[in-house]
Amino acid sequence: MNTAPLSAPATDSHCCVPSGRPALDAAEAQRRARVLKALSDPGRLRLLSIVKAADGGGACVCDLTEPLELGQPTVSHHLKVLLDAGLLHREKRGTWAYYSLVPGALEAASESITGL
Amino acid sequence: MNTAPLSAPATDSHCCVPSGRPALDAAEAQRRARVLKALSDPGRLRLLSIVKAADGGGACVCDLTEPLELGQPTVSHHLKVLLDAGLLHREKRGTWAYYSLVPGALEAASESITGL
DNA sequence: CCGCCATATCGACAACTGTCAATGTAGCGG
DNA sequence: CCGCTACATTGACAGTTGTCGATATGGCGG
Repeated sequence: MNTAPLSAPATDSHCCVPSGRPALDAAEAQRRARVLKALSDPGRLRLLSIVKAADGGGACVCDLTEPLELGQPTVSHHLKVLLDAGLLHREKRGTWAYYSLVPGALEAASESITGL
Repeated sequence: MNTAPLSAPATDSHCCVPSGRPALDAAEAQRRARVLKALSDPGRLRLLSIVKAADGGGACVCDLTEPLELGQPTVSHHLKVLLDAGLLHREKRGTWAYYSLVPGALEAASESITGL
């Protein structure tokens, strides 16, 4: 598979710049994309927004299910996605699970865009 | 639609905070998610990176196909996604198509995360 | 005018994602 | 001990997404 039918190095005189460095490493791109993918859902953005607003003690799932108009399993799923992306922290207290923002995580994600 | 299912003020005594405002509007969340979804692919991140580096005249597709190890139709597709998201600008010059960053677009996307 | 080159578009297909209903698990109250 | 409440997990299913090969379009050179 290849894509580069042109292995010829010299004869290459196609269009514009001769191209330079790899710019953004493939592995680094994948790492950043994974976090951004977690942020690319309306429901999850709203979850983060609510959790951020409720910071100080965290928010439990029952506070998150209603305003989103989504079923409880769905909210639980989204929270897991955000958890796996390193954006949220979970703390189980008794019967309830409290979610809170991981400090600096949103800023890091934001910089992964501006720092392209 | 509704967003405010809680007209009942008193009977509610479930767990933690009584919840407050809608935090992030559903429509606004969807708008932000659409842009972030365009940014949530490794290939597209690398495309933006290369285009950003080559700024000054823009980059043409032939310069973008090789370093990404993706087929030409695939690259064209990704460019269209970024175009539709308002992140890239296209200018056809002769046979070639030159892509460049829309000024401020990346910063706006970044602030849609920090400004939750 | 004919054919090549750079891009875009189309059609297909596998993989992934969001959603829900049903079920499982673990504290708490009677 | 029994059932309830809060949450997680599973399984299924429709819709979306990334990728490619094939084909269309459009400018340039002979």
